[in-house]
Amino acid sequence: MPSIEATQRSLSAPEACSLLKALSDPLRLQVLNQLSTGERCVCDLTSSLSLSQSRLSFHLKVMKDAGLLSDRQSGRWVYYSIRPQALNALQGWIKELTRSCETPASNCAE
Amino acid sequence: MPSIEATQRSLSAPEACSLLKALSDPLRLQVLNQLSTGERCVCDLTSSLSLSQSRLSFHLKVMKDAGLLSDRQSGRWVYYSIRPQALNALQGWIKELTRSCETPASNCAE
DNA sequence: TGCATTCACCAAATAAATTTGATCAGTCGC
DNA sequence: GCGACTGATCAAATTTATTTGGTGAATGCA
Repeated sequence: MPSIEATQRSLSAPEACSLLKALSDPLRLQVLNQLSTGERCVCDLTSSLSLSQSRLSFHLKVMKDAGLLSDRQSGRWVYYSIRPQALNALQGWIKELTRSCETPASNCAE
Repeated sequence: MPSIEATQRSLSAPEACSLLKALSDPLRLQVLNQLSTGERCVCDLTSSLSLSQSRLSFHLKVMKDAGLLSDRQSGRWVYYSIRPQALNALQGWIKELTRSCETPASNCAE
């Protein structure tokens, strides 16, 4: 389970892969959407997305393990939030790939 | 199978999802890496990555269906290449998500 | 035409991811 | 302490993705 450092320049392939996998699910995208406006506690997400607790917990874990989310406990509640660093790192990774496609000698298409 | 338009402003969730899924596999990332320096024919990839033909064909199809790759037949060979539009669209999608995390009222973390 | 090459596709087998329904530990109010 | 609540985790069931081996269409060379 690779986790993304605070200020990372470039993602390794396995890191990028697990980050991409963490993002590549409709349900997880919904969770992310909920979190995009700020942190939420699990029970909040459970009810707003109408999910079983264990199902949500599973997906949160996938995203957390990939470094996409962080969590914080406060009393009985656990609050999850997006780690912007992960998004930035992934964006950088994609940008890099795009750039290598654009090298004059061998552009990738069109 | 959503396919990404040439000049798309923003990805729908299902489009983003299938694009992310197409990217979220180590083998497909290797293929992408090969293609990042320009188009390649299938037999070329097969030998350089030491894959069975049908296995490679399967993964190429996943990526093509997601709009990540395009192909072109020339004689007996089929050449695959990366569609930069897809990468750009995905990058834009991530950027958008990052931005919504950064709205002053409710920043996502740290 | 005959034959080798390239590659898509299909069905069956296998592997991996997800869902479900418990159970358990921690926190809090009473 | 007791009981309700929050959330993690586990095993089993289910679903989905991937791999394999085979077949067939298209191309082009002799």
